[in-house]
Amino acid sequence: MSQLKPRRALSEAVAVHDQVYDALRLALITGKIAPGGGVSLRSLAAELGVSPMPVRDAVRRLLAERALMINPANKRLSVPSLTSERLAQLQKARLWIEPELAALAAAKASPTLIQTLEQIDEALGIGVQTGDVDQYMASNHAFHFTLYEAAGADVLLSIAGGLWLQVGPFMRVVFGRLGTAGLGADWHVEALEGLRTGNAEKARNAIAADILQGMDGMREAVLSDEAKPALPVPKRRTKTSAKA
Amino acid sequence: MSQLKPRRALSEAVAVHDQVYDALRLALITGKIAPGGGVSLRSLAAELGVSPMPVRDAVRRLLAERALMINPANKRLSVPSLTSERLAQLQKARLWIEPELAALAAAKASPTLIQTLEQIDEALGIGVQTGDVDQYMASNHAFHFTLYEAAGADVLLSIAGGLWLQVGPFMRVVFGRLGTAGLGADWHVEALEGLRTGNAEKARNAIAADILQGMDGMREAVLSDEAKPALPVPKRRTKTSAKA
DNA sequence: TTTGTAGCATTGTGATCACATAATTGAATA
DNA sequence: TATTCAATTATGTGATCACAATGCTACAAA
Repeated sequence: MSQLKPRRALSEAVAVHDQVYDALRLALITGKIAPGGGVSLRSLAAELGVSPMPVRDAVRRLLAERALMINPANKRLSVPSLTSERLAQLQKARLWIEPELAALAAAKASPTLIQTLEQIDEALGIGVQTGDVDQYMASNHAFHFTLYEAAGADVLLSIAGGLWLQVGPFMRVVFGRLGTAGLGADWHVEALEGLRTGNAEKARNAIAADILQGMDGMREAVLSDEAKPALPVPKRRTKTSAKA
Repeated sequence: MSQLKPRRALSEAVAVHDQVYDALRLALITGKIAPGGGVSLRSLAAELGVSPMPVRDAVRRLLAERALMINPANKRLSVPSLTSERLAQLQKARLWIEPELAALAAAKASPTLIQTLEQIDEALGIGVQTGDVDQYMASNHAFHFTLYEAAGADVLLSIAGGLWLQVGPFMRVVFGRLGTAGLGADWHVEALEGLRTGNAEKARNAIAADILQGMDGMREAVLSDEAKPALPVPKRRTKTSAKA
């Protein structure tokens, strides 16, 4: 009845640096860590309540994924800024790889997958109606990546994951201005229709339209940001900034 | 006349973990570290004559780039195996992003760039004629990436870099079988022609053909490898393996 | 008030150690 | 000869310290 030891959990133990990675990833895409701002290993470690070591591991990974960058002169860490140039490149990459993944997934979509996606999209709709940005973003991510995972193409999937990580901060800019209002047409239902009928091209086009729609919103937000660049500059901390 | 101090060199100091990264990257694409085989932080550190710490940093980066993988049960490091499935995904990704970069570069190609590429391609030809695989691979890499860098699209460029890192081990398989013989048509001159005439589409198609040609060779090599899978299994080291 | 400078805090990097766990070895047993 | 089991080795992870370099603060001189 009673297991001698929780032996099973040992192999399933989640490494701290992975938890830190997830936390930083979330902080980046939700804008908790501001684009253009600086971070440091020790400050992050203190904030997360861990030692600098696992933070260092997580940061290395984010560096490789271009979710963080390093000043070559300073050697100090910072969050990449949001420029329309970067956004254009990300859009171009997303517009190729994600519709491709959607088409691959549509070709092998199971009823279970479709049902799961329907549930996710329903939760997404609730998030939109209630104005819950976090729920919307989480559901949106879940919808896209449970779909993409079904493609069974891990090499492509990891590229898509890297792109979303870089796009994340842009998303926050949009919702900071618009909330969940004005999201436009719901291309997810169109994609689902493609899955149900085994129409890979329909799924591909729906996802492409979905991406394009989202990126358009981001572009507007970024452009209006670039117009008036000199409003932040608030940080002039007094010396004691840590506690509380 | 005499500079007071070599002050300039201080900021230019290359971090050890970057050197380790380059060394491992080279070892991976030249096949010095065999695909499917295992590695470890301490053994790599000993072999490179550094402490395990910078190796750890470099490995984190390679892990994120999928040039290395980690056994989730074991938590041990290994080099991803060469499967035709993986190769197909890499081909698909390369066939989109690299012609795109070539087209972008062609649109803004300078005479200096073209001249540099011509020199690189000349060195490449010498490598082919003399059967110098290393020179060929180095020149080939240089040709593609000096071209891609000219596109001025760093987000896309880093994706291409990651793809090459994953494709590298496949390349070695090809040359292990064929040498530099039977490389087929030289699409580089076709691409150069596109640059000279400002014909972006010509450059795009030439690079696409170049990639396709190379990947075809790899596919054949991998398929013949997968046919007879049970020949390695040599490692059964005696206990003293370190001391040269 | 402005400028220069010395002192201090913070940063990334690298080294070394401790720990839990997995693989390997080697001997004892059937 | 084949098998089982205990002991040793090897491995990834995390913590802590040292160090060189940079940024910041505050004080002093004009």
